[in-house]
Amino acid sequence: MQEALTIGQLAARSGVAQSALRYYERLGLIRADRTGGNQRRYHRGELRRVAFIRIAQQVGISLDEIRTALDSLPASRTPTAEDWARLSTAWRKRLEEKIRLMTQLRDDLDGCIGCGCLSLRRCALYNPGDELAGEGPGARLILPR
Amino acid sequence: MQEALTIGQLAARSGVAQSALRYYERLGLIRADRTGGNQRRYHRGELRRVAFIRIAQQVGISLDEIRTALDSLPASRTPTAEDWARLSTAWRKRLEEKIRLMTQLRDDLDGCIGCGCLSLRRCALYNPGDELAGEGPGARLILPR
DNA sequence: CCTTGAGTTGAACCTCGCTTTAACTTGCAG
DNA sequence: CTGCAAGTTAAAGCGAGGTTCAACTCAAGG
Repeated sequence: MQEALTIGQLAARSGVAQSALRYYERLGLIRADRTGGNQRRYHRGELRRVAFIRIAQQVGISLDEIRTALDSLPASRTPTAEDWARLSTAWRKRLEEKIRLMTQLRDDLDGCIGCGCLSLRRCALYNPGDELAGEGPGARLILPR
Repeated sequence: MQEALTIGQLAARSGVAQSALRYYERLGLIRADRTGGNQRRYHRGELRRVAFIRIAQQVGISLDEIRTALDSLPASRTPTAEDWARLSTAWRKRLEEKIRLMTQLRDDLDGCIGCGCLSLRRCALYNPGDELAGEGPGARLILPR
């Protein structure tokens, strides 16, 4: 079992395009050694980083935030299972929150499908928890901008 | 109660920036009448359209798809509650599917947090359902590109 | 009338997450 | 040594979803 992977190999094994891997490197998400002829050679551990990146993206985390998270890994030693678990646990919370919001949207939607309102001021999608009751007539969307 | 809304009023009531409302109009998502002086005047019904757009965006639907959906509303009459309910029901399914995928990701993640693997070939996140068993050594990510 | 805030336009610009292109260079098998 | 796949770079391009800007015009109150 060879130690270093070429970019083609890493791309094949991670399922991420070579161009994307180079892009990740520019952003400081992954790193590579260079051969005498300036070609990239990846440590097998980079495979794990790439995995982390793709899963985090699915959770809806930006590459910039992912970089910050990866930067918090110890630079001096190979990250342990605990190191990875710490990060994973952090975005598990994000995922849970996203699921909660989507579920709530679905439930509110159910209420609205019945009445077809979508703009009536009593609608949950418009006025969750009647938070705007004191803010003048008419409701406002309380969705993220 | 006045009939027509200015762009400023629609922006305030919908929570959507004026620039975004003009953008939506360019894309054919909403429409406006014009005064003699060429200013936009919105029917109150547009408020409902804007609501639909923002909620659909939260469900992860592109503006282009939203336009197609809105185009399917009857042009000859004001859309009824049933018209809106028909559209809403369609993306409720999308929402459910998204929730299902996120939930599965979370569950797979739980399994992985325990082992910290993120790159071991038996990991569910890498090799769901062992689908790659016959495709040579090592696992590949089966995440959307 | 005059001022002022609100509205108008097209074009340019922005961020994100990449991909594509052009013009080379390396690595390696034969 | 040749030939060719695989690698290199910087820069440009893309698509989505807007925002910002300059240079006006409109509407309404005093």
